[in-house]
Amino acid sequence: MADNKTISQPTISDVAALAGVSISTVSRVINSTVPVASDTAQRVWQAIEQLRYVPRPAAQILAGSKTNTIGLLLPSISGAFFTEMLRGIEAAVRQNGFDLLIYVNQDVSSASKRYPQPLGEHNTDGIIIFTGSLDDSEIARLHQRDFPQVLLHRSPPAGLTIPCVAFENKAGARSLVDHLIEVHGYRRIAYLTGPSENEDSYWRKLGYQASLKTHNLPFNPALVGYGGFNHEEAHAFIEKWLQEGLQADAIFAGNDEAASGVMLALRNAGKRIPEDIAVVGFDDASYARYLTPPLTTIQAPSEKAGLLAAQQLVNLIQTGQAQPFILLPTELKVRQSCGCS
Amino acid sequence: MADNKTISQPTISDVAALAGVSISTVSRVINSTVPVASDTAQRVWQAIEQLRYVPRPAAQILAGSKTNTIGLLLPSISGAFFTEMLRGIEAAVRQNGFDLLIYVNQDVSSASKRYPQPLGEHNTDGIIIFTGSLDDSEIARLHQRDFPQVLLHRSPPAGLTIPCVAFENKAGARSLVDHLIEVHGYRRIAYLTGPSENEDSYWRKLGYQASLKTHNLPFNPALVGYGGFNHEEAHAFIEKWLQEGLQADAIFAGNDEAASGVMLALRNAGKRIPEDIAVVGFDDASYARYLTPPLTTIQAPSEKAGLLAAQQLVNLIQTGQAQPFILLPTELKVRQSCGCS
DNA sequence: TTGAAAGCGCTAACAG
DNA sequence: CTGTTAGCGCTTTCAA
Repeated sequence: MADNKTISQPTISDVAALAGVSISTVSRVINSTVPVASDTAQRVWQAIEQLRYVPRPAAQILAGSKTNTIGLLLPSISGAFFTEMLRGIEAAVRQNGFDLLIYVNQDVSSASKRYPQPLGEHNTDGIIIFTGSLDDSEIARLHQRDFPQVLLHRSPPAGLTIPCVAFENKAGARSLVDHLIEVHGYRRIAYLTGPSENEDSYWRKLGYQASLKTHNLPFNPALVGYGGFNHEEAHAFIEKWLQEGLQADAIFAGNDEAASGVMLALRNAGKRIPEDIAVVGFDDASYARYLTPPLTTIQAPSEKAGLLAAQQLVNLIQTGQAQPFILLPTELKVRQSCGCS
Repeated sequence: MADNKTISQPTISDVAALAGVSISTVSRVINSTVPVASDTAQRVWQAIEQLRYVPRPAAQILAGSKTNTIGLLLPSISGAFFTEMLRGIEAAVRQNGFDLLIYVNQDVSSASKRYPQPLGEHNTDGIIIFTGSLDDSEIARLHQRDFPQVLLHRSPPAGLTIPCVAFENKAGARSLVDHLIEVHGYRRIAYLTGPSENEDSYWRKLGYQASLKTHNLPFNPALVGYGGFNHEEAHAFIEKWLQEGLQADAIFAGNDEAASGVMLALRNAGKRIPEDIAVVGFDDASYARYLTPPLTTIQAPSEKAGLLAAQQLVNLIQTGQAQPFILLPTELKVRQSCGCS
């Protein structure tokens, strides 16, 4: 009779039957929502373990209305910082008892028109939106519906207050360029931007300009190039720049990946680093210290950024409150590619 | 009356009402399980879009019994290959219409006793198990219950047939060491292992030994050290080895991360690479070509491994069939750290 | 402190 | 081709 039950997983009724209580009681001891007599609870736990009973999330969600899941929206799975960031997010999400659902929005511009949205009220309690993975209109729509969201490495659409976490890009870039100018006396310092929609790149450039200004150095647009925040594009750009006769004392590559491409292009062209030209990056990727010469860069706490973003989202979900803005401090890592020894 | 409905998301009933059909009809046009008159379908789609209706996964899962979710079990979020691998997995999972749930099993040995298991029949249709994230007994238990699983970079517990995908570690390592011996004439070649439970390390060592044997070179246990498959441990080990007076023509570091640590330790000790001693790695991490000298290594297709593992799992879930074993070819990447120019 | 019962939103027979 | 209806497994009033 109950034979076909054998195949499927035990349900709350099986536990209730075995423990000799009602299913509501089982539910209560599992969720500890309401006090239950300790000996009753005992029996229930025993039944649960004996049956190896595991509540079905789907049923809990349907009956409850919370999904206990946090969504992470990404433009792609790539970058030297990615592993660290995800580690931070996963840890915080898990620690708070949530599950993590990841979605890669291949084509952002068309994505906002897409329907249905892959991550939303139907399958998550809130989402972390990494820069470049969702456009302003969708973010605004979610905000309007009061759907919990936290922005990672981007600021909210104009006029909206949405919690976001980012690095102190400007201050970091500034201290880096300060070092180049003050310690090494470089005057012609080039900057390589990342993708135009990348806010990190924007703020780093501002820091670069601020440092120049502080030291009464002119801002020369001809010294601003495109490195794309990756090896290949940075490499290609520097090759071209060199052919065009670039004259510079130092190159601030925008990030470490670009820096490695820059260094290779420079070396291929017979330039010595840092004697002929210095190179610095941003991020402090794991391999930065293994480049030759070891890369002077700005250490950016990616894991912590991920951790805090997730934590903020949990706060937002559970209390409706979160810090509107978290700016994580960065630190100058002086190695040898700047000219230090 | 229906005002409080306004707050919550539309349900299938709302769509049915607006389109003037029953909920089953709506379900049918959504899932296209049964033919529906095209004009009826038309009206339903219109209602769906007008309401911006999105089916609740929880309800679908509960009623249907498939979760449409694939689980990924990891020992940690780290490693140079991780980003690529995840990219492959995510792509395949998504392409097949599944969601991806990630769980990091912090402490494997105690994890199998943990209860409930974080990923299982209750929340996924099948799981990808990365080496080191679940022990044999749990794998055997899942297998016994016919729960779909695919192993990544590890083989099944003895006697069980469970689909797995891995690199041709042995052949790759062998061709690498062949190159060292045949092209460069090295005779004293050291090998650095990874964690003892890491199968990649095991097979690479076998390839190393096979090459030695083929060339009538003795296998010298004193030339086998521990590099842990990471920068730090490899660096520390080489420092110690050097102090102990290690004599070697070349070091096969086990993987690229370890290789970077080895190179740094060697350089700090005043050794020239490859003149005094050659260094080779395995994986072809993104930064391998940016090391100095550029690292000769074995290219391992991590993204493809992830992709195929996910694909196999989907096959297993949908058809009950999958290839029992997939070994991905690797390729020798000759750069300069081996002595080539 | 406990049980009974009404849904949560959807799928899948079963009738028509 | 379409509507009715019975659950899926759980949470949560409402009574007792």
